[in-house]
Amino acid sequence: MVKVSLKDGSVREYTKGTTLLDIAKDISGRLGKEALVASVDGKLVDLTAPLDHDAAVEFFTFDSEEGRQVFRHSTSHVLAQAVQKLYPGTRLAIGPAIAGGFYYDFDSPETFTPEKLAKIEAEMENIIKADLPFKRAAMSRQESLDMFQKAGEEYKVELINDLPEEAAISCYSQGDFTDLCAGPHVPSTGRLKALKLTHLAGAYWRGNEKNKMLQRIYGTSFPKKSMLEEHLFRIEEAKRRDHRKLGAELDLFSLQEEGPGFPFFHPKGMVLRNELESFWREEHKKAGYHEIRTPIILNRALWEQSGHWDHYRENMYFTKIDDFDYAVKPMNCPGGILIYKSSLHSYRELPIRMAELGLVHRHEMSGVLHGLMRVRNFTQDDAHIYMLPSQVKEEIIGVINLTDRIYRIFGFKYKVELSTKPEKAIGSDEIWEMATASLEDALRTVGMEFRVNEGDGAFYGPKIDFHLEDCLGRTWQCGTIQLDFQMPELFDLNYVGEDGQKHRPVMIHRTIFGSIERFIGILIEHFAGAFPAWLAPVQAIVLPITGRHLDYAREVAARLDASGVRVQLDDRNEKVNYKIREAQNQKIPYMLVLGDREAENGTASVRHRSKGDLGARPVVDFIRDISAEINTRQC
RNA sequence: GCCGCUAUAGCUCAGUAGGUAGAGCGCAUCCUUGGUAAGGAUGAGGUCACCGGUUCAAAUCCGGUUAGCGGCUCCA
Repeated sequence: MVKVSLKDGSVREYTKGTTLLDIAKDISGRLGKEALVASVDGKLVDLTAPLDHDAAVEFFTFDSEEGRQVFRHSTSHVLAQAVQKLYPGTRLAIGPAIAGGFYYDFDSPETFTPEKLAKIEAEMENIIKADLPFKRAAMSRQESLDMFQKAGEEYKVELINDLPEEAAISCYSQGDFTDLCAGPHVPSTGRLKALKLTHLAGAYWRGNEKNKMLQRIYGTSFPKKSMLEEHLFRIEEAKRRDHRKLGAELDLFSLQEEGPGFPFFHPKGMVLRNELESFWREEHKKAGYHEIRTPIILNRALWEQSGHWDHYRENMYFTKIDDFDYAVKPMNCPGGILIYKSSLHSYRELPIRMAELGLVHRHEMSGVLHGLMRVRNFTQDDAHIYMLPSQVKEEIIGVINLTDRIYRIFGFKYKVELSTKPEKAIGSDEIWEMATASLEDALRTVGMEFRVNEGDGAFYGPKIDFHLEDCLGRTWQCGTIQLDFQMPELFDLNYVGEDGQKHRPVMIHRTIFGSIERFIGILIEHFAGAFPAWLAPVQAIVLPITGRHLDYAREVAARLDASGVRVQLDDRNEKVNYKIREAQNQKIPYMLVLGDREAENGTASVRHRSKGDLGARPVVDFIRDISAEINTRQC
């Protein structure tokens, strides 16, 4: 007999050699059905494995990360089997589970197309219906090499050769298909109820662009059809909210062939942008920042001094002026530093907080451009804080609080990460420790939860990153706070201390929106284009029912306009229904329907884009309420 | 940059045995004066992304360029 201790603390006894699957079934019929994989003393193993010693056992269903990973990984094997059956001669690379699904990379004479995906999917369904068991076979290095060499699976051979000497090598088979794999897998293909191949992409063997480009097929799978449908619905919803589509529909911005990656902001997009910027200015002024603006083009010597000429060159744009080399700025800091250096500073002045909405240009590879999310020029809501070492903690707390205040207005939840010293870093361990400790100390002081990202800091200093979570649960890295030890040295920054001597100030580099352009993209998707009134390009639209009501409509529109409300008048010769439909599609927060009754009483019938008809109200009341909504920046 | 796919009217898209272009929406004009998500009629609008080739003839076939889309890599 073997003793099995379970997660809940209970201990059960089984005959030696009982499989984990049988144990799961014994615990409960439901667990027997839902368990996908188990861990024995913390190590993940197949459910089909027999248990031959006393152990701590845990079962994982699709509800756990472990269960999902195994489930998707098994699905990727089924994908590989289907592809090799339909397209003989296809060689296999790798096929892991990823967040939300799985993929498999193939090297095939066949070019896969979306139509072929449907065929492959059908073949996968057959394999699942056949309910083939996944069988594990441990083998020696030589055995496995012989086998894959014979099968012409060069990628697998390469993988085996790269495995460490002591590695245990195993293969998994289902039906007549065998793949090199450490496992574990679900017991049989029948577990993989609902699947969908979602898209195709090229991918380099081992992610290295010097290697051969393979064809990657992405897919996802779930134990229930309904779960798959919900997942696909979320993807559809994300597509429906795509900022590129909404940006065009709402006439906010465009991208033109004449300037790939250089977005054009239309009048409505500019309203949104200006609102964001004035909110930003307001908050920064309150937080004691001074706004500056530095030039877009600066000479070569500056970029040599800052290190960009050596380290960031491939991302920069260059030009010549009167035979001298200049660069278009990819970052704002060197310019900002010149302002700091333009005068002598006393310790009494510190901290100095200088903020800049700085337009930077970075050369991105053509293939990565994506709407407003990845562009070649964007506006950083940058700021640099120069301070005494003793002020670091307090300043960081100030930035954290400011960031929190700004994100909160949009209703964003966010997560914080602290990134520590990377392998390649400059500066002594001592300075790093002190700096990292002050970031951590600041986070703890404000009671902020955070995750530590070991070794992910910038080479010049540790950093705190803010990851926004939008309404679809996607995260976006926006804000960042970085301690920078390099620039003050490179630029020989000083302040005069109490002792009358020169000292080196400490510098923080930080953003909150990150990139205004990208933040706008995130907002578009987060709100699905239905911006809160304070951000909406048009806040209210006046809809006269007939031509007879035009005069009254003009008067109402003028009153709103005079009160600072962004109002539009739809004076076209159309029916109200038609006008409402269009206003609704433009996601205008308030519609004011005006007819005989309203003209007579000095009222407006208010319709809200999501709350519907709110009934007739005196125009003054409406102006008062919408103004309050706008001024308090309600979401 | 690389791999794959795509490019027809402002937008969404039709247009296969190569024979000089079509719909709906939008726009303009007219009719209709209509109370909470599409009233009707008429009309304008395209050197079919660009360059080159094959052909008597190219939106359609071939090559190249550019841009977009999905990824790889990187990052705000």
